Amino acid sequence: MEIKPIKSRRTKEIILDQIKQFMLEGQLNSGDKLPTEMELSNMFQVSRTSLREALSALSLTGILEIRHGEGIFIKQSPSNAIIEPLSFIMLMEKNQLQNILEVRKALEMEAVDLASQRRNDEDIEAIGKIVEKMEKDLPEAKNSIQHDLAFHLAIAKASKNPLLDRLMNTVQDIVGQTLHVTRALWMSGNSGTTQRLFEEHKFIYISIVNQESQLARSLMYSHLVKVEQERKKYEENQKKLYV
Amino acid sequence: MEIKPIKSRRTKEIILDQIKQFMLEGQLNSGDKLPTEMELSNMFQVSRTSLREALSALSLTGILEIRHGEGIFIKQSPSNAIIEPLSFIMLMEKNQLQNILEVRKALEMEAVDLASQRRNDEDIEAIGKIVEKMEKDLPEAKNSIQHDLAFHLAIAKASKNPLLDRLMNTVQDIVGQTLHVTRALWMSGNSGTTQRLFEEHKFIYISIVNQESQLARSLMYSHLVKVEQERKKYEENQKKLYV
DNA sequence: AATGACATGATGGTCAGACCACCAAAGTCA
DNA sequence: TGACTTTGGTGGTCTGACCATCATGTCATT
Repeated sequence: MEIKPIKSRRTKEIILDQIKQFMLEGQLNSGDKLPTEMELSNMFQVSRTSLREALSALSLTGILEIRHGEGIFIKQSPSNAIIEPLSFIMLMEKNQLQNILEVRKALEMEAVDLASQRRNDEDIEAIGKIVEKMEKDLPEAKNSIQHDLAFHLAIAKASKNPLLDRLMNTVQDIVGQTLHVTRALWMSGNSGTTQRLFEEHKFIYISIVNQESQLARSLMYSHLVKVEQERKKYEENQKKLYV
Repeated sequence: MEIKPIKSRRTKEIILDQIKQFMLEGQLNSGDKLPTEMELSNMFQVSRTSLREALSALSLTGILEIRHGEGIFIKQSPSNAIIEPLSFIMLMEKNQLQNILEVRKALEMEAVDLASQRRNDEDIEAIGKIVEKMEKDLPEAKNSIQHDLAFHLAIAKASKNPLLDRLMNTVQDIVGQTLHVTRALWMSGNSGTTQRLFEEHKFIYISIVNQESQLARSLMYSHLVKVEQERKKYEENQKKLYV
């Protein structure tokens, strides 16, 4: 006599799998519209409530985008998919900033390496413009954060690796959320540092243009290590001030 | 007259934020039990339906664990939270193998660097044992895949960066799923390659023991590049055979 | 007293139906 | 023609009911 595995899995999970399957088999592409909630609940033979819980989860994780009054769509760029969970991890586990920065370093180095090899004229122009803006805004030390962010994301894009690009975007978002105020104060209040940062960026840019990937890699390495040290120094000062 | 920002945000998002806040302010730790759905819906002044959608999403992403008949708990290790979304991204976008391998390279290099700096006796012993097994099984070229996997994951663990560890596990899982058969055939059918791979692993191990992080980094780099080239060569041969 | 079967209460899981809110597109009017 | 209104489709929220599962207490049997 065969012992059947007692049915256990939650309806929700089954729905999730079905939707996944549906997305995979149906050859659905990014941006495509899914059937309405009513239709889906009929297809899967579950109530709209249960279905919505599954959709809700997929929406939170960034797989789907649900637009009120319009419909359900497959998100074009599911890059944000891991942001929410990741940021939650951050909240739950303190002192993770260091860990995230290390991951960022790993990704940045690979990205700048690839970018040096694969950059096209468009990339060079984009990164070059950012560097120009950095130089222009240098005296007033304004927009430095935006420029810095744009610089690194442009490199990520030039790597021509969408997955790497997305991961970097995610990590940058999280780091940005965490460090927003801190970095603003630190960078704007320290023109010497800003000057040095600009030069480092410029050298990285040049090495990308010259396709010197190994040089770019090591420049990025020392850049990030320095940034990291500055941050630590700043934080220690803050602690002395407020604790 | 002041123009009030018309209430817009979805109830679900508000609930998410409130729960976050609740978790932060309440100093809730992993494994703690949350109030019941009824209580929560009263606290947030929303219906149980809406609340459940939020909880449901948090459950899928791995932040919470909901146990039927028991209650709602904060998951011990929310690091798994990013696996599900990540694997979804992989599924959605085909031909990502090259991209995944590049990301893996990025993570591996940082991991081996950190591992060299932070490894303790326990790590050394663990990695050493794996290398021994590799050497022992070398003649028959058996278990090479398992050993290889174990080697890299042990390094990830020795990096003492849980996030990095988690990401590498995820990436390895995905790569493993994709390459499983291919790699088995390729590695077992080529003892010369297996021999060389073992030596590379051994050198990496030694540099970790000696805490030569920069050396470890570059050894890992050339190791992965070679593996990558072998893979490409193998795949091209396969194509010739079957296409 | 120890053990196992059972009843109970708490809690999450599912459902149906109603109504609200939002959006886009068709229709309407100046 | 162009701006406004209406309308249909769709997701968002709510209520109340009932089902499923688990932990615990209760009690008969041994």
